[in-house]
Amino acid sequence: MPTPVATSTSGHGSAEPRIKSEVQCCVPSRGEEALLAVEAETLAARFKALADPNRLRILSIVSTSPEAETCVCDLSEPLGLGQPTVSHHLKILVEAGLLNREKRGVWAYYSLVAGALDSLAAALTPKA
Amino acid sequence: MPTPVATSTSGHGSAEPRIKSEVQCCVPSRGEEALLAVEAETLAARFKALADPNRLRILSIVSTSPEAETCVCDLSEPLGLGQPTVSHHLKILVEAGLLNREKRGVWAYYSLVAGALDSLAAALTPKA
DNA sequence: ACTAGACATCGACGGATATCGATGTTCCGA
DNA sequence: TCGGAACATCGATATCCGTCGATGTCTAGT
Repeated sequence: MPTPVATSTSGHGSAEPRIKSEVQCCVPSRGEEALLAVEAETLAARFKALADPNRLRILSIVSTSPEAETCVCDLSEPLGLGQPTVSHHLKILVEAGLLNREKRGVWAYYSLVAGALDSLAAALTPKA
Repeated sequence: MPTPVATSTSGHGSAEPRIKSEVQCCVPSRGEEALLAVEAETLAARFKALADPNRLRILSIVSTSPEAETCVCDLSEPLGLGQPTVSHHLKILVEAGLLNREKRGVWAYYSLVAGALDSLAAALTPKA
């Protein structure tokens, strides 16, 4: 049940703004039909994980890697970032529910969470 | 031509990590096939516009309003934000190419840019 | 046991950002 | 012509975020 940015229902009147002060200028927009504050908070948290170029490149590299999984050492060099920074970004992506983390021996392998990006994309297309 | 997070092509060998130091541990991932740094930068800039709960609610309110357009005064109250803050968020959304701004008289009407959110959603679903 | 390597965590620092109050600008009505 | 309303912009501030070096933890060989 993906939550679109725009919920569908709407019912109104008064398209043109009023002038007087005791009446709202345009459409009052009771606000209950639209995105709740809590929903917006969680959605924004997930988009925040995507709001960094290096994290987008991490997702890209992980998804294009042959086994669809990547370890930290593969990311540090192409991104031009230090290992602690890469680990930091990976942690954010895991906590956002976008990446899986699997420790095998000394290496940590990261892979895309199936359907996670699609769920976010669905939240952007209310007409879905 | 939406740019998916993950570009499709890939060709590799050596799925298992090597041990020696002069060889990369896992998959070298030349990095040219994946998301370029510049592409990632512009994509991240647009996601950054979505990475705020109040901006998501603005998009929701605008899209659910009867004429699919809203003026600032309609947003200030339901969001619980001051007018300068709302104007600030609207400016960010306009600069991200997500909202149109049309000044009619004293009021400024904002509406969704057609296809903008869909283009962003498409960037998240490489299989499209 | 000891060493070495891969990764996570910590502390710090500089830059970005969300928010506000105050002020400027533009348009409309009286 | 003047006052007011809607909105943008400015300046300030508190917080958040990305990055790094240093350090801790765990595993695999030797």
